Amino acid sequence: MEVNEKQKELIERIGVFYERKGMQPLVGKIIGLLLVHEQAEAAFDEIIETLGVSKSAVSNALTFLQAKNYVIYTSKLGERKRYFTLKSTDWKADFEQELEHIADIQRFLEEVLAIRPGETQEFNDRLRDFCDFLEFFRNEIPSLFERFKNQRG
Amino acid sequence: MEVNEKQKELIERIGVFYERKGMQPLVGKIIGLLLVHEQAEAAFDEIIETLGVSKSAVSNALTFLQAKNYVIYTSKLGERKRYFTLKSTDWKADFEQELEHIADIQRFLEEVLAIRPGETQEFNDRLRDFCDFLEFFRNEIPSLFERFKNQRG
DNA sequence: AATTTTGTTCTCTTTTTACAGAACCAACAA
DNA sequence: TTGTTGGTTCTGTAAAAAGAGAACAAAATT
Repeated sequence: MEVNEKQKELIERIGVFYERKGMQPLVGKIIGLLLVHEQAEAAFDEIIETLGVSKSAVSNALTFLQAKNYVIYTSKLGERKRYFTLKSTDWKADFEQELEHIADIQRFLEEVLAIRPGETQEFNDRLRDFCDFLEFFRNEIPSLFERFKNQRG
Repeated sequence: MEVNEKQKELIERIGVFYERKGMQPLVGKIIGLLLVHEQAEAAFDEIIETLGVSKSAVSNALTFLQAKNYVIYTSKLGERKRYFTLKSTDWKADFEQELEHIADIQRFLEEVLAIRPGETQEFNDRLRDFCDFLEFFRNEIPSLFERFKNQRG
């Protein structure tokens, strides 16, 4: 696929976004490419050409993306090529899971609170308050999803 | 400060957590140390001793943490030492800002949608739905904070 | 059977990260 | 004024990340 300037820019930006989330650069760019791709799917060699990278790099990145359940491939009848596409079946589910990392923070902050001495009262109180908020927030998530569903019924 | 086993373990875990968010290892460990520290503040040399790292590394990490508004230092009268502490004034505000990165996703996904051709309808529809959800979610945040405040009166 | 297509895996190199250590500097103390 | 304390900045380096390129493999094609 020929990518125009706007598409290039988006791939770049999306790439940087995912890179900052800890993924390796090429992985982010592939996500970007699959998002802007006109067919919403790309063949192995197409990725290589469009992004100008090596086979090995693409192979490894795709293995990672598939392991993480971000990407799947489909094959067309009579063709041996694989067409890679974003497993978009439920981005909201991914998002919900992403929010779960809040639970991690809460968990270790609770442990911190449990072992803190009473001397630093103000600090402890603020920490307590924040923990409570995280708890509250976490509990609100399901109903948030619920409300979104209803609101558009 | 002498750190016991539990404290060590927590520092380690908190460190890993922040590392996965893209910060460098030492930065995460310092956050951990300041969280479990009995006075909730630590002097420069104390950080060095407790974590067993070099002055330069600590200096750089603290510069970063201060730039990011995670940490401030206070000095005690008559002392030249700086005591570094987590700027805990409002963790919720930090959290709220953290949620703002959702806006980033939404922004580039909207741009993606704008340039996508109409052929891949199902893909586009799902993307649209997800964008709408992000919009909804983002708008709900303020009222979420509001409800938390009220709920505890 | 030989060749081509579509990838995968292995090895090597380049680049970046994360930190150590020494030199440095400003403030204060002796 | 010289030394000490508290920290910063500069320079070097070990280790890890990211990817190139070649060798390899399995399936399909000729």
